[in-house]
Amino acid sequence: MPPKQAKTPSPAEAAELYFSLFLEIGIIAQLSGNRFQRALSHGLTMAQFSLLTHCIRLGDGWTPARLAAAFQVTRGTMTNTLQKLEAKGFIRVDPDPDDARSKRVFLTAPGRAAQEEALKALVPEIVQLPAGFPPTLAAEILPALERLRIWLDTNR
Amino acid sequence: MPPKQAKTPSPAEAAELYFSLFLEIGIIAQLSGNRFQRALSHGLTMAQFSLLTHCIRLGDGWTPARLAAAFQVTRGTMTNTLQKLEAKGFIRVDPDPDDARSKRVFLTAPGRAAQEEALKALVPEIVQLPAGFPPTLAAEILPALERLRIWLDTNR
DNA sequence: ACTATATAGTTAGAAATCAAACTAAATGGA
DNA sequence: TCCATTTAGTTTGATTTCTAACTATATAGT
Repeated sequence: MPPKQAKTPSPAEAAELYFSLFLEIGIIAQLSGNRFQRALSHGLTMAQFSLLTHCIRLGDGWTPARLAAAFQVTRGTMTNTLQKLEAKGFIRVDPDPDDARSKRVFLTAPGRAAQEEALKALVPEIVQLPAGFPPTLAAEILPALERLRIWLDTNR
Repeated sequence: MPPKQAKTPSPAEAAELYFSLFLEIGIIAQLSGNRFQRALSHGLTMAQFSLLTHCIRLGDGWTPARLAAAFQVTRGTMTNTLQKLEAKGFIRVDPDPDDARSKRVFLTAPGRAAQEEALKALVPEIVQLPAGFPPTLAAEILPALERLRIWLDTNR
């Protein structure tokens, strides 16, 4: 790949650029969401699976409000997601001993198992990816996307 | 910026990488969608605005099926979007003279005007961006995102 | 201590989207 | 020509998400 010529675009060019960027990102989100959704087991949605994964990777005991902030959804949406997961028996929601307004979310053993199984079900989807989109490329653009996400998050 | 060390990651690392990538992309899509949605005028949704923009930039006369494919939504969703835009008087949907099953979508003058106004309403959102996320960075990652989108689209 | 404000979570109602079933028209093979 | 298959668009019902209003609890200023 030839080195990028980092010439500063005009404001109009920049606007075009940002629109294209968000359009691509929107479509990728849609396509990847659908794709993974179809592969997931236990009737898990991506939102539900992501929540379980979050709790496994970063530990559980989070409050619904912090989870909502982490995934950038409203608290109402998080209420719904948690109720679905609780109904499936994959999480337990306890009252917070230190704050009567608040709750704490914990994984159950079936919840951990379900996440593992769902993850396995996603492997066939993931292993196809490197053919069309090498992991090195993913690694290259990930920092920029993080930066964009953080900026959008903090300047809301 | 230091040059990237493009060491090939292990399969497990690659999976992590892809998950992070799609999670970031999902959150950015959510955040940017909400942000632009709020700014849009005429009660336009992002889907509706994107469709008008598509027709302005690439010309109109598209069939609903091709539009659905372009935006990666189901034909049912496109039916809904087109009905909303037609109700607002921003598009006209004519029968296709060559294929009685098909239709053709055309912008109206109010539709063009609405898109222009909506675009203007988005400018204040856009001009904030370069402070946190320079356009050169957007330009750098855009080709990779296009590549990913195209791959996801064709290998569905 | 009291009151105003902020925060946690839920709920109700609206909107967008999807999958699947359906109708109508075109296409292609026997 | 005729029938099977494909394609275009719509509709239906379910699901997810949002906004906004609401209750309950905590916090901070006077």
